[in-house]
Amino acid sequence: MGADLAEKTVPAVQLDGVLSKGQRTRERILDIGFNAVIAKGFAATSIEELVEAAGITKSGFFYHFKDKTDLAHQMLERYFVETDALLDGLEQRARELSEDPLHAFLIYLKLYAEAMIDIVAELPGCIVATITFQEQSFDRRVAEMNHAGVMAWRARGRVWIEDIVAAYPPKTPVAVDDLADSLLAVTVGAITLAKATRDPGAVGRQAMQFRDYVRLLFCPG
Amino acid sequence: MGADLAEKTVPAVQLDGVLSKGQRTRERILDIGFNAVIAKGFAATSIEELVEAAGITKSGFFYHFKDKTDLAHQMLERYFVETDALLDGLEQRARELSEDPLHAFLIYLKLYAEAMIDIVAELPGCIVATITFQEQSFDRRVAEMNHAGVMAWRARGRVWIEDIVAAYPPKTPVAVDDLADSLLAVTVGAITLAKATRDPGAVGRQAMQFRDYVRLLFCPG
DNA sequence: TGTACATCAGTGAACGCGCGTTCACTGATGTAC
DNA sequence: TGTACATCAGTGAACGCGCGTTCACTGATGTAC
Repeated sequence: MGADLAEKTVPAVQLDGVLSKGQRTRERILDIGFNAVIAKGFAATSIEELVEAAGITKSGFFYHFKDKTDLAHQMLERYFVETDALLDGLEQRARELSEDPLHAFLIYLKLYAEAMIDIVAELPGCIVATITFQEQSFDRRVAEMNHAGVMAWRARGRVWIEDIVAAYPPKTPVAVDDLADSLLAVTVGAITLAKATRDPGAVGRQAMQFRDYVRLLFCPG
Repeated sequence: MGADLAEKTVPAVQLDGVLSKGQRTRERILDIGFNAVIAKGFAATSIEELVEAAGITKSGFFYHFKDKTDLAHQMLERYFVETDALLDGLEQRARELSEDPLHAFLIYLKLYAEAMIDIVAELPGCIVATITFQEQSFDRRVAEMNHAGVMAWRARGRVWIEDIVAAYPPKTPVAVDDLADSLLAVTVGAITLAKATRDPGAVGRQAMQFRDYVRLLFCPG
């Protein structure tokens, strides 16, 4: 209610990049939905609870989303775009700090671990895991989006590791694909572990341990 | 229907260790439920579909289970007991094959990877992950069971790795707890990855890669 | 500047379906005497 | 061996609640002339 009064003072002029009223509501529903789905799963999250939290009515929801599946589409879409941008940023920063592929990758893993600590602290879950383990609840398109998103992450690691392998002979024969997949696997697994053991710190530590592995594998001496 | 006729030929005498009719039905429901929950999640699995697949009526379900949550309890209970027995068997076999803790652990990891390949082939999922990411849908007891089960797995690895660390100085300083957790994290993560990328083989390969890490970390030379 | 119309961002009420759960009842099997 | 009762393993019908979805309507804001 206090929020309603505050809303009235928002200027009528619409600046570039500023979201319209409808877009803000839509984003709010996506935020609330994201948190709820991560906490309870998709089937257990009702439209009713989302609109109540968002302060609109159920019909308002259907103005923004065709149906419940459409919510899943838009949530996944936004998530992959945002996460990809985040990882792009980390990769760029890491490559700035070292032009050597191995050292840049080790810096990236450190930055990645730190970013994960922050993310897990405020959002203890993983929609990729949530969606993956509830695939059957969705239509084909959701499964495709999830598949495509994971494949893109995998591709990111692969080229990088190929560069490293070319420059530093690994101490043990290593499959580039599997090593690239490992970061993803460790992350998802660590988030699950962190929830199940109620130890959020596990995510950062597991990521750093993967970094140790990479160091052991490639660092001479 | 053919199955019904076959059932009639089952002898009336009840041997020791043989399940009664009711127990067999209960086990059948648990089997079907397990597969369904792994495929779609708990909330998306209806009692209706389970009893249809089991060939009984809905009221028959409630003869065996107090309510839907009771199904989750019994499923988890059975799963942890079975998995613990499986891992006990692998550990015992590994320790038979070498009395050195490191070599026995490496053998165990190989056996573990092979077992995972079989398990994933016929049951592509992981209830621990499924339950963990839908905790809010259940009552406190389910969360406690899941927590306790994961803690028991963690404990299994920890003592073993402590023995290894005592005998073989690790090349990199290593946290025993985190290393013990890694196998769990890698497994869960790899199962998620395998589903998302539609590559069931990933689970075995990730487990073997973890084994490489342990070898690199502890093996001299 | 005023008026007419269009679009935006919703509301409110209703609907029907499926889901979990209950309850009275029942045929088959087991046990006591 | 027969009879009486108890337990096992369910059936069948009903219920009510919540959920996703629809639809006619509406006030506020934007645009054209």
